[in-house]
Amino acid sequence: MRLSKKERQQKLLEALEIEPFLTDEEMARRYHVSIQTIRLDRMELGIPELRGRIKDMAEKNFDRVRSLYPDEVIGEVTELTLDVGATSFLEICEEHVFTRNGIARGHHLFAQANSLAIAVVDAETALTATASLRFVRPVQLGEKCVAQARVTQQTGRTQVAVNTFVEEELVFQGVFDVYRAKEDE
Amino acid sequence: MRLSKKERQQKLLEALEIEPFLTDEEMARRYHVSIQTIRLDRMELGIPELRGRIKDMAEKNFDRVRSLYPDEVIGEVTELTLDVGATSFLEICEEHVFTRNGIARGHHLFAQANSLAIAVVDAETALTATASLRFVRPVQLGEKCVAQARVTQQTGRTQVAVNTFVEEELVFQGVFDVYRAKEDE
DNA sequence: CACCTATTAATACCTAGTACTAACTCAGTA
DNA sequence: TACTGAGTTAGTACTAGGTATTAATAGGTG
Repeated sequence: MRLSKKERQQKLLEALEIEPFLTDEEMARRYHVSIQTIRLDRMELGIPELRGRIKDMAEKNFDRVRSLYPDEVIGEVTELTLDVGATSFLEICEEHVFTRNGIARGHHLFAQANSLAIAVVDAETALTATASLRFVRPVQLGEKCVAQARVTQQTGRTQVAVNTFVEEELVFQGVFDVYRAKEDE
Repeated sequence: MRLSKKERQQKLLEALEIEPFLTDEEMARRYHVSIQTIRLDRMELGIPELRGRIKDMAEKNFDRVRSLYPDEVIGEVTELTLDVGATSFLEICEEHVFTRNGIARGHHLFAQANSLAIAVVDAETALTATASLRFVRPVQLGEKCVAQARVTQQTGRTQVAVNTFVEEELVFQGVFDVYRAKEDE
């Protein structure tokens, strides 16, 4: 049974959401219309051709992969004095929150703080041994987190205290015991 | 000045590493050879055509985006009894480690443990209040982490203890204080 | 009936290739 | 000197998955 134009275009949008790699030919087959009809639909809906869609995805995600796991610090470092202190900035985006309530997932705040604590330690390889965390209040989507790390102890293990603020308000506290690893192990 | 075949092919590989969206035409222009030469080079090196490369990237990253930030638990849940205990599994891949030494970054172990602790709590919205962590030994690329969470206290705040093992060997310990958030806040 | 919307058909053209055949260049060598 | 072979270039036919355009057709409505 054939669908109306509106229904078909709606289905088309939904289908491409899930399977962005459909050719016009395949879509025509699915909805029992000609390939030209599908093309008119794409025109009206402003959907680019298959190759354009593929390329957009590849580019978007190429950038994302580059920026997602920078080897250094999670967030953007704005200040750094080795063995003394450092500051970093992280804006809470879609990918950091529970979709259900828009609250940032704990491990992103932890990641910002922990990676900053490690960056501030002046060593080839620094690793976290222990950490004590306090999530003072939930952080919402869109909030801008400023993490401030201070080295509080240098004898034996290095201790770094990190406080994270959203506009002057403390939202997270962490104390990290960091050690300098030997190169051979 | 023209390069030798070997040099050209080497440069080609490097160029595509950085800019995967180069057409044969563009590459031919860059190295001052004909388009056919570039195609022979791609044959020898086993490099697929532009559209194939773009599609591969798009597909790989499409999957990655889907799996990277699942709204639920980081890692794969293998057991779960609400308010009692749970187990999850996470294999340490490239994206989890410092490229310099192949050691897993702390926040991934934390993410596995923390999200499991939250999942085991039977509530609409559970959030971490405080946590105490011990990174017992560095975890290497390729190691398979099994996190075991047990609810250890239910009066007032819920306490969840998580131990993470690599083949029977304890690598991470965490104690999480989790609270059940009200829906309105 | 004319008119309109939706659909289909047909054609020329495009990009970025594959697959194949043929020719040319040049350096080394018998 | 002529021959050989690797490397390169040229040309042709063909492909997928389209764009852009024009034209024809079907079905319903005032």
